[in-house]
This record gives sequence, C-alpha cells and structure tokens, in this order.
Amino acid sequence: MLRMSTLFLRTLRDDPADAEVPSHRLLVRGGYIRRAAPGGFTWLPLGWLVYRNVERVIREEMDAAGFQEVHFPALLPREPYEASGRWVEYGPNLFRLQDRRGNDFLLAPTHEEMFTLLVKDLYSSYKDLPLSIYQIQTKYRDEARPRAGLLRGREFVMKDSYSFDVDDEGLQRSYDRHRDAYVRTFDRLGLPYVIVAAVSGAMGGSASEEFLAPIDVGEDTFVRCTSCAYAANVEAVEVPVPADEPYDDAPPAQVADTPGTPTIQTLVDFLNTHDELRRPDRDWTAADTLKNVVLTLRFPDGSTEPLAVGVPGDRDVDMKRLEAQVAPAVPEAFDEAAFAARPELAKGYIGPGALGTGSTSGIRYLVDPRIVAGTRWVTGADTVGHHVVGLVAGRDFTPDGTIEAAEVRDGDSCPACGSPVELARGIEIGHIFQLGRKYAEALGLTVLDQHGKTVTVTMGSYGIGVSRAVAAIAEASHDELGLCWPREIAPADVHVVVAAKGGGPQGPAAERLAAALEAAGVRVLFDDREGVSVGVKFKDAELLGVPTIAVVGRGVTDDESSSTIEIKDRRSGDRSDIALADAVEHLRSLCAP
RNA sequence: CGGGAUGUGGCGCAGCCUGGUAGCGCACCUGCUUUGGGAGCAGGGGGUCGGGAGUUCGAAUCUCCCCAUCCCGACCA
Repeated sequence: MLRMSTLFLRTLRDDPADAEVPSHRLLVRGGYIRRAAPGGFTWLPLGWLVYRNVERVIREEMDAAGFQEVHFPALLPREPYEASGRWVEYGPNLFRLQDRRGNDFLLAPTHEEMFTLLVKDLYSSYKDLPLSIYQIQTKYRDEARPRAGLLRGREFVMKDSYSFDVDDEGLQRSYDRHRDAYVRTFDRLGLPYVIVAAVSGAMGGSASEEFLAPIDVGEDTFVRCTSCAYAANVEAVEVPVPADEPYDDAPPAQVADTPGTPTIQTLVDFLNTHDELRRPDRDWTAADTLKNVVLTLRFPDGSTEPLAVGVPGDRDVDMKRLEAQVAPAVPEAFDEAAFAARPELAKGYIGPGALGTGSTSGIRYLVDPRIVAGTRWVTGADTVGHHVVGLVAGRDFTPDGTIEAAEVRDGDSCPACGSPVELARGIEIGHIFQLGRKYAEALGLTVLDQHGKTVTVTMGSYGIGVSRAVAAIAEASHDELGLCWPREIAPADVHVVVAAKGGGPQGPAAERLAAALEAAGVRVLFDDREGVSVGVKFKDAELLGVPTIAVVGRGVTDDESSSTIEIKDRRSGDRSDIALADAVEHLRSLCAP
C-alpha cells in the first residue's frame, strides 16, 4: 500500500517554468519525474511504478508472441559500428567516449550491430531460424535539442526487437507477428494510435510502418486519407504522378524582362500587371511557376555536394521530406559564399538551364514528380531580372530525376484513391521495419540452408519507446486538473482519501477499507495525511490521476452499517455514493471487470 | 547551426534600467485555531543571486567571455 504520509512525493502547485507540453508539466508537478540532466530525468516512486507498468505490458506482449528477452550493455566498443558504417553515418548524434587507453567507445543509440553479431556468434543453420529476440534498454542520442520532457530526451528507454529469417517470406511473417504484437501492446496501454507508412531513416531498410499517437504536440506530421485507409508519415508520402501532357502545339519558350522579381510572389504580380505577359484565359498563379532551390548536401564523412530541387512555385520544399530522401546526407542552406563561388547561379532567377549534370553548373537537378513531360512553366532565366515563360518539361529541359521533397498540404490527393488527404501531428511510439540484409551483410551473418549453401540472413527491426510511451499516455490522458491514467498502467487502482478531522470515525474506517482492498488484490494509494486540508487532498488526487478516487468522509458515521463513501471516476468525473459495507466488492469489480 | 528570451532558497517570481551587501508567494519547521475543494494567525530555518574575468571604495545590478534552460527558425530562389 502506498501511504501518502510516508510516500517520497512532493506535488507542486505551480507549473515548472521550463515545461511546455502537458505531459512534462503534469509529470513534474505530480511528482512522477524530476529533471536531472539536459534531456535526462529521474523517476520518482510514482513515476517508476507507471514506468514499470508500461514496461511490464510490453514485456508480456513480447513474451506472448514468442520473442525472447536478452540484455546488452549500453556501453559498446567502436568496432561493430565501424563495420556497419554507422560510426560515421550516425554523425554527431552518437555519444562517443574513450577508455583510459584511448580506445573508442559509444553509448548505443540502437543495437542492430550487437544483435546481429550475437546471432552470428551462436547460430549457423537455417534450422535455428526464424528467431526474434528483444531487449528493454537505455539508449543514448546526443540530440541537438532535447525538449518536451520525456518525449525527446538524450537518455531514454527503448524496447528493441530484431527478427532473423532465411528468406523474404520469413521476414514478412516475422514482421506481421511484430505488427500484431504492437497492436495488442498499444491497445493494452490505452494509447490511441495510427499506423502509417514510413521511411526507415538512418537504419536503412525497406518496408516500414510507424505507430503514431495522434497528438498535436507530436513532432511527426502524417497524412491520412479522408475516405480510404491510406495513412503515411509526410516523409513517406508519394505524390500521385500525373500522365505526360502532349506538347506538339506548345509555343517556343520566351525569355521575358522581369526586373525586381526575385521571389515567386513578386514574379506572379509582375506577370499579371504587364499586358504583354498576361495570360489570355486567366491570371498567373504561383502554381504556374517552377521554383528551383539549390542547397548543399553534407555527407557523414564531411564531403559536400550541391543539389538543386525543382518544385511547383506554390509549394515550399519540406526539409523533413528532403532530409528523409537524401539521408544519411544532411541538406544545408546554400549560403552567400556558395553563391559567390558559382556565378552561373543567378540568385532569385535560377532556372533549369543552369542545372543538371549536363549543364554548365553540373549540379544534380531533381524535380517534384508532378513536373512531368509536357508541363509548362515560368521559371528563372539564369540572369538577374529575367524569367522564361512557357518552358516545357521534356522538351526544353530534362531533370536528372525526381524527388519527394515538396510540402504536402491538406487536401492533396491521396496516392491510393485520389480523395483529399488531411494532415495531423503525432508522437512516434513505435516503429517496425524490414531491415533486410544491410547489417547481416556488413557483419557477415550467414547460415547454411537445406542445400548446404551459405545464405545471408534477412532481418527486421522493431522499436517501442518505453519512456516516451509514459509521456505519450500522459498526453493522451489528462485534463486541466491533472493526469488520468488508464488503469493498466496507473500507479494504483484506487486513491483512498480521508476527508475528516482527526478523531472521527473516518480515519479508522479508511484504514480498514484500504487494508481490505489491498487484501482483495486492489492496488491502493492511501491519503492518510493528517493536518492536510481536504481541498489539498482532492487537488492532489486529481493531479495524480489514479483512475478511481474513494472519499471516506461525511457519509461515515459511528454506525458502520449505515455508512457510505463517495466513489469518483477520475476520467469522467462521475460520482456516486455507495455503502461502506459494499465498498471492497464494488471497487474490486471496477478494477478487474 | 542561427535568432530570441531567460538563469535570484525546493517551486513560481520581483529586485537589475537609476551599483550600497537580497525580497515576495508557495513549499518546509514550531505553536494555536481550522478541516468537503490548494485554510488562518503568530513565530522560524534556508539563497550571495548560472560560472569566470573585469570596472568600482563597493556588483544580483555595469562590461566581456563561457555555460545552461526554454521558445522559434533552419531553403522560399
């Protein structure tokens, strides 16, 4: 039994100044966590109870699916990550350190390499597969900007699983089993989620889906179709490619004097206010223009390469989408010095003429997939103050390829069915993907198949953010008064509050009730504090968020048989009085329906 | 990485502009009163003001550097 009189807990009346998002605010105010380091938190008794409940649910579901738990060190030597290429690829987000002899170590951000090597160490036959193993482990990432409390820390706990199969069909089966296990896990955790198509990011790999809790403070943007089941992280959205357009009758492109039009808006205004440039049928819009963005790609080894991206002028380049496309390289702005070094690029007037591997600049030029052959554009003429009108893709210029980097907007067409999509934000709580043979190849994980032939194992990788899930649940389950934990992960089932002055019958009655509940298997948080006003107790109960609150107060008299207590459902706020004599059975049934 | 804001007892803040040796609310301790919605009165303990250097007779306050936290941004051709 948790007694408030002795519990290591201090609730705060005021919000901590550095906490923005509700989960961070309420977890600190409620005495669940304390900040201990930038991006690192201490779990206090109540928080640790919640954390362990989340961990328990995850572990139970992993075990039920037949996956086996192992545990690696978090401190690892450089060599395996060197072999996989990630010592370099992971870049500055990797915590690196040295031992006293100067050997390089790292604090693991994920454990693909170690799992791969462990299986290589022990297994060598197809008969040993399939295999899925997992761990629940503290991970370290030197985030540039830790934020939002538990949602993005530099030290966090992740459950990561890996599957090992001889062939693609096996991998698909392992992937599906994990997907099912994740559905059950998040259902039990009481977390709302959307499963979206995703890109696999720095880990490499192919088929990939994310579990996103649809909450506005989340860092991921995803789209979902308003009529079909399509849902995808914006990074993974593929725009529907229109059919080529005929252009035999298209007039030749013409260079026009467009002084003072370095931006799309100034260009469109100029075109619509000069008679010789006006369209006969309608006004020009930003969508008629082709915007060319030049940037620098910085590769993990430090080398750089310029890249030009062409998008319809009414859309911005979405850096998140671009980053996902060019990973592990990182896009950077093309700064003044870079422009100065390339006089062939007229800032504000860059057109396809100066771009492409075959052009004077030699800069690789990738365009939005909507820019198909036959589409006509107004775009830069590569001279300050000049644009080209009627430039036809496929006739006047041919890009080096396409890239998914244009922003996605509410109302864009669904790639699956064509209906409008809507944008929403979410917290990534799980990510499953088919790694394939990247790590097995790099680290030499092979087995002999039934013909005695050596085959490279194919892998899947599956993660759940355990500490983040605690915050995500807090985000999904709170109100203006405080937290409202789902019962499965709450620190207790019933919060018994004594609401009476000392010396009355309420104290002893509450003591007996709490003990009886405990004996019946109900987890009790007992507010037995004396000298604390009921107002404080009620506020604390609401802040702490135990699902059921039992108030032992004025309904209790010296005649226990006619005494009543008040039961309040934290989430709905519904209250009801029940006979004290029936309380244990009533509350027990609430907890184990 | 860039920009902005902030950094003063456990928490939230004032003081800084106009230098003179630190204050308020909450929390904490003692006593009395109070007890169905963050109680009242009285008395108390706790900080040298993120760190360093400098200016000055004197620095929380002015100057410089560093660190940290939070927010915003990272390209618009």
